[in-house]
Amino acid sequence: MKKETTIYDIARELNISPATVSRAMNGHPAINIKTKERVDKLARELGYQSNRFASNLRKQRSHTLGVIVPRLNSVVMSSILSGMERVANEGGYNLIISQSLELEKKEIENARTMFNSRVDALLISLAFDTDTFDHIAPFIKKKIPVVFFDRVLDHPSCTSVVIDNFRDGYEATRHLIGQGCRNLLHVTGSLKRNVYRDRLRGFETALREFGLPYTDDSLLVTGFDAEAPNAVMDRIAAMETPPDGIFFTNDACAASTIILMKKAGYRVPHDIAVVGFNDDPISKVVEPNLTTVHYPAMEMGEIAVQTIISHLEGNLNVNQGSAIVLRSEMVVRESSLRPDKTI
Amino acid sequence: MKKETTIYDIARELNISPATVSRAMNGHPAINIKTKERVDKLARELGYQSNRFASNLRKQRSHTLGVIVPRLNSVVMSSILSGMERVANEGGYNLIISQSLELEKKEIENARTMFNSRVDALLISLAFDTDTFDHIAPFIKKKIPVVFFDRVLDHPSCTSVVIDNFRDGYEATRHLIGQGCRNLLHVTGSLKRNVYRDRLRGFETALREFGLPYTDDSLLVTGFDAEAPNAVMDRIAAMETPPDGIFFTNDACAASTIILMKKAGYRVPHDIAVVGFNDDPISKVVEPNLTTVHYPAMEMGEIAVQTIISHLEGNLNVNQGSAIVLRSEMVVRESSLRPDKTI
DNA sequence: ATGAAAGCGCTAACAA
DNA sequence: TTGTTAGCGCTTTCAT
Repeated sequence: MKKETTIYDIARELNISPATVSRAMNGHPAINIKTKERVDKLARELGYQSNRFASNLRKQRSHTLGVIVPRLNSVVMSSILSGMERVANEGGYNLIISQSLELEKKEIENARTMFNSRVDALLISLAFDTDTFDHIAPFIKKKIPVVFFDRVLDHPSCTSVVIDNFRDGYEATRHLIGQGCRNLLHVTGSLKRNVYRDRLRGFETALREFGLPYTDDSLLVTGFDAEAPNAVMDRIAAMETPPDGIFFTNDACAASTIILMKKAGYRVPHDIAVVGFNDDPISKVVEPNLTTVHYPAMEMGEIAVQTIISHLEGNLNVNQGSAIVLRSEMVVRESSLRPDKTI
Repeated sequence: MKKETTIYDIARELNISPATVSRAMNGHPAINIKTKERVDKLARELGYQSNRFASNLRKQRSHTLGVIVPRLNSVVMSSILSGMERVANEGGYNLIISQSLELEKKEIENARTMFNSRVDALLISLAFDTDTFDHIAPFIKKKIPVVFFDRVLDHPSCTSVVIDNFRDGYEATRHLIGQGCRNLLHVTGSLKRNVYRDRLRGFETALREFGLPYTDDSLLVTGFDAEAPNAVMDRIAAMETPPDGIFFTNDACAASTIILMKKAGYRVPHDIAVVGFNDDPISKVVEPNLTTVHYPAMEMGEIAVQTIISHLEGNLNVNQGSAIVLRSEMVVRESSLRPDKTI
């Protein structure tokens, strides 16, 4: 492998100092335009390639953002990542992405790697079973900005980007109640996570408000894996009277379950009305089309990275500890509409 | 921000040389086990964190793999990435991921960034409209291994990981013909890309083999965007006689189009049989369930990274220029089954 | 088994 | 506007 071209080579060739070359390359204001042109030209000719390690080492910055997500391959997460990548790329930042696979253990490992990779900032959405904050603490201590998104943790020195999960849970439930449902089931994920906990709170609040019972039968916590729809069917079968409405916090699971319910002879929405969450493309394909809550995923990724970059560049510093709440909205489709049963 | 702990701090404290500390940290064979223990212990106490930039600068390696994909948020791509991340992470490599958004221009930019970031290897799946190889050439020239996956380019010094697109296209078409279809439509993506070109070749080959006509009406090239299903409907309407079978190379598009076809009064599969591609979860939700080709996405990501890592570590060097062909398989569901029409 | 010393390529403070 | 100089923190000969 032949030697790389460095700024020294360029400097020598041009009879100027490496410092000048460096300045020329980086658009330093106090540089002769003539000099800059000569440098740029020669650099191009020599196929010069800036060495980031040297630059990072010197500047103590990596221009890299670390992202930890539960899984890469979910509709919401991959859209969030897509938004993040776009904005990061535009801002001249690289993205190092890793997934926890919903395991706290892996999340901790990943956080350590990010820390050692000296990311300029950390963006993280928590795994199902994460309990501790210890893996985040080192970042805080070292003043590396941390932004939580989607599955967040309330911490005074971290910004978070979320939707109003409580409100959405409440609205979804009220919508079902408005359609005449009186025996509701809520199918959701780990209650350790705000997204599920808050939606459940919304669910409960709506039930209470309308004087409907909230019993052991009303809640089913799942991992949203391939088995989840079967678990829902089992629950339905086990209930004293089958539910007349189900609020899922995941469209894919809702859609698969609708298929099973129909096979089992339940009419949707007539016997069982269904509301999902996320506005996954699948919601427009399942029959009946799924009522759901639109999740502004791409936007969430964009905002999260924008925030962190502004912070890093010292502009518009969103106060530490504040939350950015994105607009989410119910999309009513056929799976929940029971005009005949509405009071 | 207080100063970082370096190997010098540890060396001073222990009255040994930085070189020894470095060796201890990196499991150098010729190091006293006692010394190593003392170093490790102090390092832990001091919260020592190795500086990758310095190490990379010195070693001229980044332990980072660059990945360029058309889009992050597609079912197939996000699964491929998920597989890649898992294996990379296990192997101690970071992943820098960027998306071309199907634009050659952005792909070129991204490649340059990867190059400057000094990734140890490049993994890439090409954008719809990429024509040139120029952005890849620098990697080859500098002997940075390049692996193409999914949307590949035939190049003597790059490995590629693919499925047998020709065969799958052929099988899918033959399946439709076997179901009595005689007037087929093929809906696909940019023919600049092997995946679509090869599937089309399979389509044509099957038609020819059974003496069926391949006309201008037989092919519709789309961008698989939100408008694609409408374009398909327009084409159906414009055809002299509507097709009795459609082979889509994308499940999401196939599913959405099925919805529209049903609305327009076509019975699927009776009037129009449909085959998709990818085995997207949506294929099990649309009614009738979609016949498709299972795409081993996660596996593809895993293999691609495994290959590159083995190469980097000098083991099992898959010959340059060779192709790894993964097993893909048709999954027959209801959208294509017309027992009454089978000959 | 350990140490001394040089240098990876870049940037920034200071000087001119 | 440019140059001088001194590291950033690590690894790796070459000695010992």
